[in-house]
Amino acid sequence: MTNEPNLLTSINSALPKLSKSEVKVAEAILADPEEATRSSIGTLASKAGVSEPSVNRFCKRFGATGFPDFKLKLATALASGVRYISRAVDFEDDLETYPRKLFDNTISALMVARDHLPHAAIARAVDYLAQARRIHFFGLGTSSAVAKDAEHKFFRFNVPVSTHEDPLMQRMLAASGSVGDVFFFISNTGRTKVLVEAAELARKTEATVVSLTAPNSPLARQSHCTIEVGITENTDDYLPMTSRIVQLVLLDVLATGVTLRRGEGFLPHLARIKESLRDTRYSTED
Amino acid sequence: MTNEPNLLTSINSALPKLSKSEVKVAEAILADPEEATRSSIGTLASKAGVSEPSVNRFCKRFGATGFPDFKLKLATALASGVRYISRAVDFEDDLETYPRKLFDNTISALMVARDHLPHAAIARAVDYLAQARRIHFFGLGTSSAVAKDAEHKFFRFNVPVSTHEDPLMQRMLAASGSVGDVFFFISNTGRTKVLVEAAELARKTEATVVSLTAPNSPLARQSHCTIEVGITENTDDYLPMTSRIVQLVLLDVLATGVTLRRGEGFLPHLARIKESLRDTRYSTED
DNA sequence: ATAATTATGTAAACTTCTTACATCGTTTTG
DNA sequence: CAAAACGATGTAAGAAGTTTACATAATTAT
Repeated sequence: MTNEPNLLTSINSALPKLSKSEVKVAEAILADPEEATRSSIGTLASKAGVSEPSVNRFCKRFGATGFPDFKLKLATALASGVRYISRAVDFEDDLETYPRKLFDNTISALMVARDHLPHAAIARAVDYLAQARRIHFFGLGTSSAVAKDAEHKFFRFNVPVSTHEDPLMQRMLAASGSVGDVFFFISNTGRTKVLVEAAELARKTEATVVSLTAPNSPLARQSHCTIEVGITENTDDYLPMTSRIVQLVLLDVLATGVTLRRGEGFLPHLARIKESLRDTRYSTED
Repeated sequence: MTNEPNLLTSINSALPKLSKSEVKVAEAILADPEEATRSSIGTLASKAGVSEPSVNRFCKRFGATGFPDFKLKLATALASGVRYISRAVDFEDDLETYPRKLFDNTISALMVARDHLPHAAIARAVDYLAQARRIHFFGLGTSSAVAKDAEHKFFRFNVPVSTHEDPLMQRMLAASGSVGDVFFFISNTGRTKVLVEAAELARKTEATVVSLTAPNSPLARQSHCTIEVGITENTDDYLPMTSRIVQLVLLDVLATGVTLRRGEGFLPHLARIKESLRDTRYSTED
């Protein structure tokens, strides 16, 4: 079920499971995938410092019938978009390079997420959200920006929505939850104590606890329903986080799910909201 | 030579100029290009009813070094044809479909942005930000969530950062700008009056005005430097916006640019910030 | 420590591709 | 109108690249 979006990412993520010489082959390919598509098996073998059959076995391991077929798949993967696979930004990178790497990293994180969508959890979360009488989005740090974004999406549904980054507010609101309240927790790690504690408090009430967080985390364990976002994070301290982007798109998915649930009759309402902003803007013809 | 967008179209349009057996080869390829990429030269030759060297000559005629190279180019052309498609969600979509569409739309928006990066503007913005004595991120509506995210990124650089969504605060701060202040405006449309007015006020001071917004918008015209984000927005009222995701990634790019500017000596500082969060979390071994 | 298993390399067989050259058909020209 | 010249196409041999079978080395388990 590991249906990776793209050969490169699947090579990259298989890296730990490979044998010594297979790792060498993988690295030789990842170092310059374009060149790999142009090389013969012999050239690539010597570049990787292994024998030709090792390269061949490597190819078969990744679902190709042989080396030529592998090159074809590789070329296809390259053509369809993402060059660098979670290639960390380096201090040598110039202006042409690092922005591209950041975009590519984000794109590939989204592709991975897209191919591992937790449909069941999404369906349940949409159920809860569509029926909620009130929704609270709680997040801390970077996730508080995600929570704020969510607030901007969900208030459109005519449901009272609040966002709080103050842990005390979070606790008090959580403790006073009741039927129809949905507490929606957003956390990268799912291990932030104050947030998990708030979830525990909410859990003791009649309210519903939904979370967007890492699988098997303490936060996930406190939730009625968890949308899991694997932590693909680059650990580099100076690299921005791609997982929050995935979270945002998942929230788009939930918001869209609620919209679809409401049916077409709901569109005029959304149109009115949009319309309400018109006078705040300069007209387009200037 | 006419530089056709794609190998297939260029084969197709060269058809009249080709010799008898080359036409046969062309037709065999066009009949099923995917299969052609998987065939050997012998298979293709017999399918076309010509000899192997004829196929080989055909390939060379189209700029390949030989048959394998031609197959590679063909595969690339096929793969790159199907990218950048964006499909609107509709009310018939089921749980399997609409999440995928949302992800795909976001991914293709990022790909488009990646292929049109405004390098010069990025370089200038990084200059300004790296030298700032103070940074203010201003956004309204959905963009206020983007601004908040930016705040979370940039405070790490040891520069005072503020975010405000209150237009009055924005005006007052803007009016009191001075040398070293960077006012960073975020807006999808670039036409929100109160925001543009704040930019005008800032512009009258010694401060620097940077914006992340639509090209040629009133906001862009008030800025010393604009990072342009084309509005690829789907106009559907119920479709979430992909452009804010592009904005977020562009802010990652700027933050990374500043980090790179600071040099490796800055990493320990970032590590300390990360470290500071450790005690707020449950440890990983549970 | 030894056997079993797995990983890797060697060499030969095999497939695929390319090149050189021969043949055929067409066009050009005396 | 024939003969030469040219271009197109195919044949066959050779070169390059790929795969397979097997042997050896390394690793793991007993």
